[in-house]
Amino acid sequence: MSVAIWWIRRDLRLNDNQALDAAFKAANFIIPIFILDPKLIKSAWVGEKRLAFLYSGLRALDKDLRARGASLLIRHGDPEVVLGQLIHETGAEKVFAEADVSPFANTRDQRVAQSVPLTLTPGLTAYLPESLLKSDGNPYTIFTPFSKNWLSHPDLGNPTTAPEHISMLAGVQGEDIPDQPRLPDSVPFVAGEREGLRRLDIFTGGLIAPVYHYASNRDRMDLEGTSGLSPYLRFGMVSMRQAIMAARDAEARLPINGSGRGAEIWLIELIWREFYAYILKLFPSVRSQSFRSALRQIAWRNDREEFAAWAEGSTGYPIVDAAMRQMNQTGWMHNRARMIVASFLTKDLLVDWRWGERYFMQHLIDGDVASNNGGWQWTAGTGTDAAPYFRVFNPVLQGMKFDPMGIYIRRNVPELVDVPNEFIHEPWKMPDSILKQTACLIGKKYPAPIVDHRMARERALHIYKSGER
DNA sequence: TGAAATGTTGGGGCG
DNA sequence: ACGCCCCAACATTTC
Repeated sequence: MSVAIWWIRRDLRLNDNQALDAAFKAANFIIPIFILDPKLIKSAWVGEKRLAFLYSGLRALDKDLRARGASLLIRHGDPEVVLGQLIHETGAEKVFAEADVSPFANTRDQRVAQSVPLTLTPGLTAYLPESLLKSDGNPYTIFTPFSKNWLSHPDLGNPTTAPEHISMLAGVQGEDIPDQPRLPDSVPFVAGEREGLRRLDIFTGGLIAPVYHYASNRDRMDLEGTSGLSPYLRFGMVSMRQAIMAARDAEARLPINGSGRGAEIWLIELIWREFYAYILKLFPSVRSQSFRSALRQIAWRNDREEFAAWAEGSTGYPIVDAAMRQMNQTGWMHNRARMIVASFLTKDLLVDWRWGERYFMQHLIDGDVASNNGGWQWTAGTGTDAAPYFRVFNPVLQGMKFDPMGIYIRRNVPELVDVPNEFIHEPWKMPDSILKQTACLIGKKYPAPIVDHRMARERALHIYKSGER
């Protein structure tokens, strides 16, 4: 009899799971365990919605395991202690887990590996970061050459399927999956591998899949033009390899005209995800400071009241407020909206990107250290391959371009439902005669802009320029 | 995956 | 018919 532990962290799936597959091959009996590490679940970076999504995902995984003759073991504590104890109890010979990229996870895993026979497998990204280097042996720091190498990389391998039956060692005592916090009804995501794969299939399957409109729709905040898969990729309910294969299959299905482009562009977005995981693994310092050392001296204003207005969605710029309220209510924000609010915080308000990074982590269900950090540093202009600092989003123009009818705004900012299209992106310009009809007094019911964008842009350019060295 | 400022061009109105 | 001006549309440069 041999026993192996499958240590689940952010790979809540049975299909295409290389850690599970390795454990399955290595032993007759498997113990699937999720460890509730107080350091993680009580971290200031973890919000209730993401935690609730995780717990809900654990329940789904337990159900899927039970359908295959096993169940999910839950224990509280320091992973090193918990795993040591479990090995002592069961005589398990090996522990298998999917390798992570965050500094927290890497430090933890190195520590655990000193006292526990831990084997880490690929899976969080399609390719292990260490396997993609420039010809001189150094890591890439620019996306385009990285993506070219990534695309030409061999051996993606085929996604594997879940073992039909998983033999679990009997008699091991665990705890209940916490039932608090629970996902509020305002959250439009159902946790679990089944739902993740269903969404992947709806987005990419068949000949009229939404992915074929991705090129034209992905930036439209008023449409559902994106995959909505980020929470599932975050917790490994869908594997990157499955997503990549689906993108390539979709591209191959319509090779001729323009609509095949959508799948190609979606694949590029997936590669951005790979890129930022790669950057975090190979440049862990980006977690605490700007990647570009020349931009570490910016004189951030860090005004607490303005930050609070940004956070609660009362800046007076409808597209910014709609986006922040969408995240506060649903735990998700459209990617175009993320860029707009990040630009507004770092450029218009001159608040340190780390403040925004932390707030996003506290509120996003898909909050992922690597992608979130990469996105914030990109917008702030401080990151790898970042937008140049003088690239400042105009919240009015962005709204006009990507929410032309103001549908996204009215959905999330109910005060503005009666504002006519002509003024929906700049309601402060409404003449008195229209103000009366809309029952929306600017400065009372809906705030006046907390900052003048034209002035703020000039100010940001000046401060970034003088902070550059 | 920006936007503003500045430059260029060409068609049409007009004396 | 001609030259001049205006300005929209587009292109390029700049931050």
